[in-house]
Amino acid sequence: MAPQQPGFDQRVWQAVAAIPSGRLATYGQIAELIGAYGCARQVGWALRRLPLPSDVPWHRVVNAQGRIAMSPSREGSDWIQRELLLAEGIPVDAAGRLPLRQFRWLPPGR
DNA sequence: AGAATGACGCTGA
DNA sequence: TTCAGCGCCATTC
Repeated sequence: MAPQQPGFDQRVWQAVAAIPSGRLATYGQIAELIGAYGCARQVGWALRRLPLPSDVPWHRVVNAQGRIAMSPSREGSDWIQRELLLAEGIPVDAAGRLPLRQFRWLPPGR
């Protein structure tokens, strides 16, 4: 896995790292933040390739539906995300839903 | 090179 | 509000 382009994954991680504790952001938000509007899916890949444990608060990134993106490919890391969010004071429903409208992080410049 | 996949987003029913 | 379909683009086979 050559480093190909400096940037995309790293940019995503950097943007995610900018999310303050106790706040939430959507994939589309991160994509737009790094200048890749419409590439919300690629943000997902960047986080999927993210080695754990990591310094990146990837658990603060959820989908626009206000739910944790659960997938069989994650081997349960999605549930870890729920635990981490609960630890930050964000109430997460058993179905993975959370009050995104209330904890939505407003990126700088917007 | 072409087709299938996916940690998404939006609109419509 | 919940479910289904279509569009988006990079990665993978």
